[in-house]
Amino acid sequence: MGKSAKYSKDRILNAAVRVIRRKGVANTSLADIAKELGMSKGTLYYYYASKSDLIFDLTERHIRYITEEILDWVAKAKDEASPQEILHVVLNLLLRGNTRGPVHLYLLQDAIGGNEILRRRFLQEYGRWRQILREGLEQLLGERGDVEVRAAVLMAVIDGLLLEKLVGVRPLFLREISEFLTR
Amino acid sequence: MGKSAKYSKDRILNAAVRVIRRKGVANTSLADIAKELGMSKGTLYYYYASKSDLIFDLTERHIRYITEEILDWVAKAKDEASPQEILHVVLNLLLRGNTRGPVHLYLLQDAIGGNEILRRRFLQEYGRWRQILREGLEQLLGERGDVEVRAAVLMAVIDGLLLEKLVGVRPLFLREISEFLTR
Amino acid sequence: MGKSAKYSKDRILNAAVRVIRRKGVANTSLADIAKELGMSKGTLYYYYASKSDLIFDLTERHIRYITEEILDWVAKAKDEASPQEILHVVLNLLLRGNTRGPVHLYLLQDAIGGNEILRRRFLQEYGRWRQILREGLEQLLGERGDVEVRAAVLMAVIDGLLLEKLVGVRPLFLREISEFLTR
Amino acid sequence: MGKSAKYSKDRILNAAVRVIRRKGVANTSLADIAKELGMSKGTLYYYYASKSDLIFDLTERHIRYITEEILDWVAKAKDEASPQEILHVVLNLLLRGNTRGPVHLYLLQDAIGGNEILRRRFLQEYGRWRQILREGLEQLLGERGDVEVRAAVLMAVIDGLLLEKLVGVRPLFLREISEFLTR
DNA sequence: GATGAATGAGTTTTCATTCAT
DNA sequence: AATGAATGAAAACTCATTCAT
Repeated sequence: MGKSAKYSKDRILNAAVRVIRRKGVANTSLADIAKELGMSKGTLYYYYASKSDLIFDLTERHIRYITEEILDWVAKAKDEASPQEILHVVLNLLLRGNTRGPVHLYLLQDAIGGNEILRRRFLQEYGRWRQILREGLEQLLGERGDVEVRAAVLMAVIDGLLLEKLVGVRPLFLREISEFLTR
Repeated sequence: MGKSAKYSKDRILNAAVRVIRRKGVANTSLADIAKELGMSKGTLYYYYASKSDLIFDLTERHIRYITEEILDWVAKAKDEASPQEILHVVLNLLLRGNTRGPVHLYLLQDAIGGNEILRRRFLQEYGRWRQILREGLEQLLGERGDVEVRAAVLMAVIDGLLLEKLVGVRPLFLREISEFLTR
Repeated sequence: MGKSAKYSKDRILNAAVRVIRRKGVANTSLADIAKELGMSKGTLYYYYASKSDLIFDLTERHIRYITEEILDWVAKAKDEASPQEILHVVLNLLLRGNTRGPVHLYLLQDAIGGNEILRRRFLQEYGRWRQILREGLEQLLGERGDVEVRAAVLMAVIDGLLLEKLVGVRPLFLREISEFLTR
Repeated sequence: MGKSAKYSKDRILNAAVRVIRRKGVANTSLADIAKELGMSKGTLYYYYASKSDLIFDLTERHIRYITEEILDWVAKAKDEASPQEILHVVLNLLLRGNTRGPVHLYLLQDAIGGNEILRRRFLQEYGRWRQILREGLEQLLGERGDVEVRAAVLMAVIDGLLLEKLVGVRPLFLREISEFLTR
């Protein structure tokens, strides 16, 4: 049957994620990714016409994951435990996990540092995320006037903690932070 | 007497900041900085033995500024208006101002993406900043049990909003966020 | 029975001509031709062992066409109208028509720019063409001492106008040029 | 004092001409030129930001030469010998000389095969050349009605002979062609 | 016959760094 | 102090060609 293109592209993106997690987008060359795959650079170009294309595809996949994760959380928000508990689980997931977080930031870096297409894509998505978070918080905390503000704070806190985590700052007080944000 | 080395280095760092603000650290070459200065690359190397050295020096200066800014704020926290008002002024300063914020993030990016020396430097500094913020909040809000958590949240929020601002997300609710964090 | 190899090769050459007319030989890749055909590169290689082979075959076919065209003209030269009129028709055909001319030049370019086999082929053919043109002019103008020179001039003018046309120079005075060459 | 940039650029262009004469523009890589110079590729880029830039500069210089050559001829046309003789000298110069002719054609090839900027440049210049040739012929042959046509024919003949010469066709009858065109 | 996948050698380009003057 | 010139290593990218199925 032969490996489908989709399968190969997935393999490539997975390898890319592995390398990028180590070195960041800017310092990752296609040669790096090819080596990680045990594949020639030429083959990479068979699947992706350019590095930007690869990064863009990676971003799309990443955004899809993140959105799903948030939606999952919102779904859970309906029927589970206490608000604090739920938020704590989420933060834990985002910040302790090894895969998503770093990649999220590295892609963001690329977007900020000149990749205009990526930037627009993230900008659009950030709008959606804020909206979803707002709805989640509403279910969690009931309709309060400050739900919108809390959503903005929550989003900023997540991004900030992610950033600080990559710097190496130990994200202390995850539980307490959850409590603070939901009280 | 000639211009002192310190003066020249300052000129270089200022030019570097200007370029980096536009393009980010990763996309800024020494040639860019030299051109911004109207100086030759050779001369740059007379003052800085390598690009890393330059970036490191820039970071040191930047860290000094940031620390001063936070200390200033803490100083003000003693005798001025309401806590919310004070925090609002700070956030405004950090997020609306054009200079510090972006550079802060770009340096952070570099630190995260492989520049180990820088990363350690930031890690160390983030510890100090958190401590200072904690003290500032204490003066502002009185001794409460959750001051340490609030400091962590405040720091994360600042970093997060900075990041989102660079993506282009409009930092809504700055006033409301200040209120939320100080109530 | 399946499509005969000859048919397939013809389809390929036609597609090649279409692409080459747009981009020139040097800038035409096998991938371009394959895409124009809606065929895979692999299949191209089933019919042609190499790009040179394809180009060579294309050249042979092209030379055959050109020779036929010239012979046609010579045949007409016997029984038709005035010499000027006849020449004018020919020039018009060669220069206004879209297909042959550009391809002729592009193949010539390739021959000149390193494709030794092609160069020799063209060299040989140019000799024949000059001979045929000489005979045609003889029939048209009667036996004069300068028929050989006129043939050389005619050939050069055609090549020159073709070249200039591709540059975009509008081939003014086609009628007047015909008159000048036949008077 | 150091070698001036102008001197180095001239050295580079001369080397480029040497290589291009052998292989044509399309088949000449910057590595080829660098090797011909005994210089690193990096240095080439110190003087020319891209291959196109180099080729463009080469074209400008080439156009300047050609224009001067034509002007020279026109100047001579005033006071010298017979028209045939003068034209013969010119054709000889253009076609026997080793440098200009081939380069002219190769640059033209590049212009035709996709380099739009070059094409426009040549288009503009061909207009000027035709005009100058027209004036030269006027001085040579007196004011006749067909001077404009002769200029067009002369230009096409030169381009055509050049092309055919590169193919290897021996440019026979240069003297006779001169006579034919001036009678 | 036909194809998708893979490759490797070569091309253009970038850039931190060195160095003679 | 200052500079222009030079370099080499590595990056992104292209493309003719091969081959298993």
